Amino acid sequence: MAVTIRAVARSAEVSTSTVSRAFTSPELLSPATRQRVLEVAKRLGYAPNHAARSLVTGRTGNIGVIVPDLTNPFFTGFVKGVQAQAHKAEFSVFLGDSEENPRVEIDLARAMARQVDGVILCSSRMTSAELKEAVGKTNVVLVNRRVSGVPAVVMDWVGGMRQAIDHLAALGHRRVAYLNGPRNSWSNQERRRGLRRSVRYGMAVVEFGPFVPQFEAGVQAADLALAERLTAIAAYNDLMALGVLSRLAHRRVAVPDEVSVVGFDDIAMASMYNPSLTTVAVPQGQAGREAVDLLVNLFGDQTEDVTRELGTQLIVRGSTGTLTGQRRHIATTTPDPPTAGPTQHSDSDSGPPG
Amino acid sequence: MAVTIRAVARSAEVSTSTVSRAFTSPELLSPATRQRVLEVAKRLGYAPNHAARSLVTGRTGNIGVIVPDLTNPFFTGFVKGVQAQAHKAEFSVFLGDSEENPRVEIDLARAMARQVDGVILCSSRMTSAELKEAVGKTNVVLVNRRVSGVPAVVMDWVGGMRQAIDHLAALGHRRVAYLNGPRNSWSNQERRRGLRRSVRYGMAVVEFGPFVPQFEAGVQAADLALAERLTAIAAYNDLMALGVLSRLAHRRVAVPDEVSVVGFDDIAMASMYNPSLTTVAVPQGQAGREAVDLLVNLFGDQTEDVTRELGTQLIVRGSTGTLTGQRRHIATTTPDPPTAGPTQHSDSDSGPPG
DNA sequence: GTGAAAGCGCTAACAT
DNA sequence: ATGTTAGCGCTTTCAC
Repeated sequence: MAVTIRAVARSAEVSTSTVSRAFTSPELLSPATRQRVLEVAKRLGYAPNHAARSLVTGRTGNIGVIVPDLTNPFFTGFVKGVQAQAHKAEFSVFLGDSEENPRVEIDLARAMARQVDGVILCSSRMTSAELKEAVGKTNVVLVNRRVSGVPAVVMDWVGGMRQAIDHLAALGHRRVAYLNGPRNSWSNQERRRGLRRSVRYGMAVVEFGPFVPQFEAGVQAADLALAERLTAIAAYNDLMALGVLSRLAHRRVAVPDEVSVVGFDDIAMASMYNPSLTTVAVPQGQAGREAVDLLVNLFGDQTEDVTRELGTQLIVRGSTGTLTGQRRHIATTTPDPPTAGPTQHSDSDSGPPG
Repeated sequence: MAVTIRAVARSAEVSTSTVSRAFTSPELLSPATRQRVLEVAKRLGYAPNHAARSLVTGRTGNIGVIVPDLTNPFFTGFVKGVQAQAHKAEFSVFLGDSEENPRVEIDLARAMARQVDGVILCSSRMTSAELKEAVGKTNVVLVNRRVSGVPAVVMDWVGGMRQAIDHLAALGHRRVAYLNGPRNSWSNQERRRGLRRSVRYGMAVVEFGPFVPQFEAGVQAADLALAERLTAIAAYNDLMALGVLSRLAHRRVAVPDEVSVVGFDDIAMASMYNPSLTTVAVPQGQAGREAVDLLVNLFGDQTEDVTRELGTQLIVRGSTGTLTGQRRHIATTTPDPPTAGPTQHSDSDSGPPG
């Protein structure tokens, strides 16, 4: 056994309560005793036992964070933000990686629920019902997901998508592919919503997927998009976009002269890795920190301001190669005829031309 | 308060011990009662209180993992492996990101030590003394670091470096840069060791750094290496290598025709991101899983097999551009004269030519 | 300002 | 096969 509070008490010739107070409410002690107790504690190498403490206080000093795939740089940055802010607030953090699997996610949430003061669920793939059931009475903050009554941090994907589409339109693209992300992804729905809102007269969008949002899916999807003779590809995230670029390079398709590619999430690194990638950047780290703040506020029963929206920003770097700016002529006349292939929607659902 | 064991006991008309046994040692109960208890527990939504349990058992069911920078894909993959294996073994995992800062690392280790059954320290930047002090009596597994008597998972960086140098030599390079990683990094020392052992007659190596092992450092270092007229650059890790490549592209230096770049660690993704990158790959995920296994064995007091070495593998993809294979003539004659610049060592410390 | 005592929810002997 | 009992290490009334 480690050094207990009793040992310190005995050695300092005080009661255990006094030792306890020296740590939890020093102001109740005379400076002299406090000093003495603290010294003895240090000499003995005493540190309070968390389990025992939380047994009586009901608080653990821990929070949990669950993400679908830590390997995805978006979540990595997010978790890093969570951990940093939690550390600042003196919380320890449990990490869970659900592997994009709702079953695993539920498992993890359950396991955590019992030993944390709150949980942050990032891009949860659970249904609302599962979600409520799994966390029980535990405090929750949702990220990239909205469920009524649950505090959340969300990104402005709709606005991000508008920036992306405007950009592609400005480059003259009229035939755009959208590569869908995971089936149960809220943020994918948001991106699609933004897409439908932003499509303009004379522009056609063909959707592919859903895909597992990884590099390989992008490789695969690039061929599909090319087969449909699309000149712009918006991918659910940067990983897929990178896959697309890789495949395009392999097939000797010039970017962005022949095809433009836009990704989401921003790795913060992705566009460095490959400057041909235009991306809708989002402050994952900040999202993580804000999520922690929200959670900590919850402990204090502050119920106001339960959802925060973070802005997104299109980042265009331009390739290292031949990028020379606008190459194409913006089509403002008639929409294209329907194309064989996956789901397609043109400007028909976005009203008449402005 | 949540549902307690007493409530279940009362409702099922048994003693609390019986309820406890239903969960921890079902074989001691008659099938009938066990069944009944479990049902009642489920109906009431009972789940055991971890804190209370570990207070009496002394075991927590948690492990901790600390890395210098979660954003570094090497550590991301590692942590993912840890989490997956831990989940399989029914452990929850605490995550700590030390931000390459020994102070923070110590803080995190201390905070965890009290509420885990063991800690995995990956690429620890602590000194051996700090390390021992911080973890106290807690079980530890080291990764990418050797301290006598402490179980560890290590990578064969020496072998990896040999592969890298052999490769560069085969491509005809005679003037090689090595970009050092963090100052207190054990694995950087290992890489240097491998470097010294592998340098051959007629080859000169110039070292730069230490650097913070990130993309930006690579950008910066590329210029330094170019100024020294070096034709091959081996970077401490892939992130830096990517930075180098980015800078080379910016300066219109052809890779690998003019300069070859080798990175370490492998992101598993890095060479996808940029096929010009040749990398020494390492199974991070496996390392994570093995570390967990080692730790779990420790709980069972199995002291054999305390250190495992994982192999590394050079991966050459070839650029998407003009790579055509060996371009240069291997120099086997005289070493170059010393060059102005940072630390330099030629074949002089590797014995006579074979 | 400090001590005594009563648990927090659970498990593990020790009975029976 | 089940119940009784005694804590695990700590915090927190309640006295003094």
